[in-house]
Amino acid sequence: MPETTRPARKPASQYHHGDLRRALLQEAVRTITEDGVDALTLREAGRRLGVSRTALYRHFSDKSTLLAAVARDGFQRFRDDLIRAWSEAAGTRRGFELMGVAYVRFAVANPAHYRVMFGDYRHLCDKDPELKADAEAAFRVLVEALTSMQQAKLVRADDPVLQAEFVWAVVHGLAMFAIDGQFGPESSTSGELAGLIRYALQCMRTGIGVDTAGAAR
Amino acid sequence: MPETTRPARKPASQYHHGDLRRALLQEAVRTITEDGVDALTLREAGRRLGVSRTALYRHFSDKSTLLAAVARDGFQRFRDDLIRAWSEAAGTRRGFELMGVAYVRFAVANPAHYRVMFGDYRHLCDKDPELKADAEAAFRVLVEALTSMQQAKLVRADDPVLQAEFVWAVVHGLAMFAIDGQFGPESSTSGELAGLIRYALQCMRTGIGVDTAGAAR
DNA sequence: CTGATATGTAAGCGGTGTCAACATTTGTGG
DNA sequence: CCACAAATGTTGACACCGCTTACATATCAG
Repeated sequence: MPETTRPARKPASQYHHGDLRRALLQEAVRTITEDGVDALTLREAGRRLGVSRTALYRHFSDKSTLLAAVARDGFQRFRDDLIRAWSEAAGTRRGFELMGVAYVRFAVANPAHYRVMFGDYRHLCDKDPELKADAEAAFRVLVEALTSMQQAKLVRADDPVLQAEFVWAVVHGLAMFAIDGQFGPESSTSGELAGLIRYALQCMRTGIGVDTAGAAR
Repeated sequence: MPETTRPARKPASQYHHGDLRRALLQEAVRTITEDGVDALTLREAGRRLGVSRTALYRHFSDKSTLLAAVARDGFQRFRDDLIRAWSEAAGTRRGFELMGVAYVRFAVANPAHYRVMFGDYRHLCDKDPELKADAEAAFRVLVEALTSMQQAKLVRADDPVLQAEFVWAVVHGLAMFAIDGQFGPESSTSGELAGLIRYALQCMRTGIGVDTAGAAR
């Protein structure tokens, strides 16, 4: 049954790999996830795929172009995760908070991948213009969630993009804390992290000022 | 007259550089600031300082150790900037907002340096344990400012560390936006950035929820 | 069937981080 | 004052890397 009408059976003359581009991207993601971005080497990647060290230049013009593809892959998965969490309870405050948690969870589960995505975004965008589109698609999930929250009168009716940028800043900062437990005595324990997330989500809603009435909660 | 009694005139037998460690760190900061972290090369650094390519191993055990030193340098300047801004109007909301602006301004003025500081913090900490102390010292400026704001009843009396982590997340996220104008139509124009900062500072104070009364200002 | 094109290979260039062995200078105890 | 150890700088070499150029092979269209 592997023999369809298509003449392309892989194992035979493996001069042509079949779908090297996909395999290469996948291998890069794997390496980065397991050993960090510094461990990613074009030669080694080719080696692991049993292909010559320059084969990859037929699919990616450059090492950073490959990294840009990795970033695109990341933004796509990222977007999926956000959508999944939001649609668990779309339009509600709970759905919104689930999305925030999903955001941080993605960063914690794929720290190196997350760093590639946000590490030198600008430079990578030059290498693959479609990266910008993927990144904005992920961001748009947040904007649309906020728009729907505004309609439900759950958040202020400000410019949704501006509002989304603020929210993004908060969860991105949380993600950074989570990734490398920066500052704070011991914010690495997942319990403390959950507490920080809860507190931050509350602050996001009610602010930290005292003159805004309502002691929150 | 270049011949003093002291046998150590620099231009002469420049076998010993005098203060190579400092010069090396300075050169590294310069290169990173001007051409980014990828442009930093041990060999080239030595070349520019007129010293041989392995001399630096007498002062830094490793390239990442040098980078850790760069990060420490960054956190020290960073802390100075924050303190300067805060003390412009210490204890007031204006001082607090000045500090927020100073935070973003630092990141914009030294994007590559900022990225080294927060890029792979955890890994760099392993290379130089004192880095952690420098980073926490910078963070403490924020904590103390918030404590003083709490005493002045300008912000809620929550756990200052938790509160500081939230605030840090916001400004760090803004800094990221500023550095690589991520998402958003055209948030690169400094006018838009200033608007975003203003909006985010307001949100930080009053939140984005509608049930917190006071439509804020 | 036959070219044209896509894909993979081989060899090599210049560059890099790091180590080991050697050279020079500086500082210190006798 | 001097020998000698420690600190500092140099030279050479190794393995590895990204990338280019020239060449080989497979796939596909006419």
